Amino acid sequence: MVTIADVAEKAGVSISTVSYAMSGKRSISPATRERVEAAIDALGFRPHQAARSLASSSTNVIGLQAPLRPGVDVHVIMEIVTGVVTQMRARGYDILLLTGDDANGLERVARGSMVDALLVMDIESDDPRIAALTQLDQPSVLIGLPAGRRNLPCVDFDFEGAGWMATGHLAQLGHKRIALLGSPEEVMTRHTSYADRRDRGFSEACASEKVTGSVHPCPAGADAVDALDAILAQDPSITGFFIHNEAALPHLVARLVELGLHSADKPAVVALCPENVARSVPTLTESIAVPAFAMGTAAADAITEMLGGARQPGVRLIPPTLTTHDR
Amino acid sequence: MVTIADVAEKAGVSISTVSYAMSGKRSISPATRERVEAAIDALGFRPHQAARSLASSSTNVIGLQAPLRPGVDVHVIMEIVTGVVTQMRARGYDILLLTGDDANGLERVARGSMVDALLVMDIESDDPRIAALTQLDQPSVLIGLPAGRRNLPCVDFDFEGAGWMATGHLAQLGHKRIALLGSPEEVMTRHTSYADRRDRGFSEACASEKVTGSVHPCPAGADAVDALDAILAQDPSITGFFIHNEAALPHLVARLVELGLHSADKPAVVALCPENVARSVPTLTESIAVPAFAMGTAAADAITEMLGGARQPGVRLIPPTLTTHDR
DNA sequence: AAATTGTATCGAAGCGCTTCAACAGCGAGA
DNA sequence: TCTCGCTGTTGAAGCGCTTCGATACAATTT
Repeated sequence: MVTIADVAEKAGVSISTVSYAMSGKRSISPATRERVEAAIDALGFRPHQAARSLASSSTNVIGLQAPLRPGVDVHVIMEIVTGVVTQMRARGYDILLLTGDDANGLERVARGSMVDALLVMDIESDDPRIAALTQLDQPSVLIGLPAGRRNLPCVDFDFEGAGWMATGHLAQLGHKRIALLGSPEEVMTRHTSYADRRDRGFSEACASEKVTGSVHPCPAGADAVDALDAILAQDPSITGFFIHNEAALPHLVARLVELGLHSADKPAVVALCPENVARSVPTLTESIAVPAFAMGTAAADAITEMLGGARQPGVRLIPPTLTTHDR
Repeated sequence: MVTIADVAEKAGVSISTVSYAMSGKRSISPATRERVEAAIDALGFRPHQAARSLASSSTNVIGLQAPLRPGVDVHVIMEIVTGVVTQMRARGYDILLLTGDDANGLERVARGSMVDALLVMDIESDDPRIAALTQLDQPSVLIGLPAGRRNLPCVDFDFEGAGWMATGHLAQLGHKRIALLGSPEEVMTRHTSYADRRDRGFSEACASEKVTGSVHPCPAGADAVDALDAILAQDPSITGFFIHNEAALPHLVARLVELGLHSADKPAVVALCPENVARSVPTLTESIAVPAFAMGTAAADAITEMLGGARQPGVRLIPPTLTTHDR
C-alpha cells in the first residue's frame, strides 16, 4: 500500500506538506503543490480513509436507513435513495445503507463513529426512532414528518397539500363524492407519516369543498379491484377517485374505465405517484407527482447544512404539482 | 467519547486486556472478562471503527454497487439489496452503497480501503468493470454472469435455465409458437447478462422442443400492449407467451385475456418475476419465481467465503422453479 | 529442585493520517 | 540596519484501536 510518506519522499517534502497540499488548509507554493500532485499520480496514492477518519474525527460517510416495509412504493424508495446518494456523492460523502426499521442500527453506526450524520426514511407519525436519534452526537434528518413538535430537521413532500390539491381538482370537475384509495392496511395501522398527512389533507379539503369524502385502505395488485368493487357496492354514488397506491393504480384505473366511471374525456381519477408510473398507466389523465428524486436531494441538502453547523430543526416540504397527461 | 482506555481504567486492567476480552483472541480469565464487560456496559463503550480499521486493516464494510438503470425491475434490485444487507449484517458487516454504473466508485472505495470486499450488481455480458475489479486488492463477487471466462466469483439466478423451463412448459401445454416478451430495448442493447442468458435459454429450448420461438423487447407500462398487438399482427399464430417484464406484466396479461388468448383454464402465459408480483396479477396461473432475496443472501455467502480466504472463482446459479397459482 | 510448559496479563509499537506549534526566509516599514 | 509580519514548510504529537513480544506466575514434567 502506498502511503502519504511515500508521496512525501518522492516529492521531496514532508508528510505534512503533502497533507496540506491535498486539503488546501494551508498555503503551499505552486511549485511544491505540483511536485506533490505529480508524486501522487505517479504512485497512485489514495489516502487511507480509516486513518483520515481517526485523525480528523470525521468519516465523510452518511448513514441512510431505508427500511423496506410491506406496502410502501418501492420505486419511490429507490428514487429517494438514488437522490440522496447522488447528491451526497457530489459533496464528497458516501452512504452506509441500513435496512432495519428500528433504532439499533442507527445507534450502532453512530456510536461506533462510522458516520457523520444520519438520514432516516419511512417515518411514522409517532416514531420511536426519534427519541433515540436525539440522544446521539451525530446530526440527523428525517425524510418524513412526524406529528407533534419536531426537534429534528424534516424533509418531505407535502402529502397534506397533495390531499388538498387532489380534492380541489376533483371537486372542480364536479365530483361530489370522492373516495381516497390509499395505502394498504398495514401502512395505515403503522401510521406512516405520509399516509396520515395525505388523509388529513384530503379529509379537511373535502369538508372545505363541501364534498363527501371517504378514505379506504387498498391492497396491492389485483385485489385492489375487489376493494374498489366493495366500495362502490356500498356507495354507488361515488364518482371521484384519489388514488395513492402504485401497485394498485393500473388495476384500479382499468376497472374504472371498464365500469364507465372514468375516461380521458370525463376524468374521475387523480393519482398520486411518481411521474413515470403515471405515464405508464393508459387513460390516466391527471396525477400529482411524488418527486422522489428531489426528496432525496433535498434531504441531502438538509444534511449538508447540518454538517455545516446549522442547528435549527426546520421542516422542508416540497410543494405538490398537478400534471395533466395527454392521452 | 468513551475510549478503550476508560474501560481499562474502570475495570482495573490494561488496554490490551480489554481488547483481548472483546475479541477473544487470547484467553482471559472469566473474572477479568466479567469485570471488563461490566465496565463496557457501565460506560456504554463502543469501539471507534476507524481506529479499529486502521489498526487491524479491515473495515467490516462491504461495498455494494447497485446501479438503478432504466428498464430493470426495481423490486428485484431492492430485494437483492435487502438480502445482501440482511445476510452480511448477520455476519457483522455493514454495506456501503454505490449507485454509479462504472468502475470509478468501486476503485475509489477499494483503493481508499473503505471496504473489505465488493459486490457488483447488474452485470453485462461483457462488462467493463470486471477488468477494473481484478486489478483491486479486495475480493469481489458479481451478481450476474458475464460471458466468456469468468475470473471472478459469480452468483445469479439461472436465467438460462428459466428460459428452458418456460419453453418446455409452454410446449407441453401444446403451444407451437411462442413469443418471449422481455426487457425494454435499452436493457437488451446493453447486453445485460440476465437478458442475454434468458434469451439464449429460450431460443435453444425452442429449437430443442421443435417449436417456433421469437424474442421481443417490450416497453414498460401500457405501451407494452401496443408492442403485443404489433407482434400478434405480424404473426397471429402465436399462442404461447413467456413474459419477463415486471412493469408490463399486468397490462400484457390483461390484454391476452381480453383477446381470448389466455385464461385460467387455457393458460398461455409463463411469467418470470418475483413471486409477490406474480400473485398480484389476476388470471396469471404459472410463473417462474425470481428469488431475489435468495440471490442477495447467496451473494453475501460467496463474499463471506472470499473473505475467509477462498480463492476459486466459482459460479453459483440458483435453479428455477415453476409455480402454479390457484385462481 | 530445576526445567518446561501453559495461562493470564501488560507495555509499547505501530496503523496512516491531520493538525498544532514552531521556525526559516524574505520583503517591507521603521 | 533592525524588527515585524508574511508565506511556506516542517517535526512531532496525537486520533483509538490491535497485536506482538515480554513477563509473571502456576502447574506440570524431568
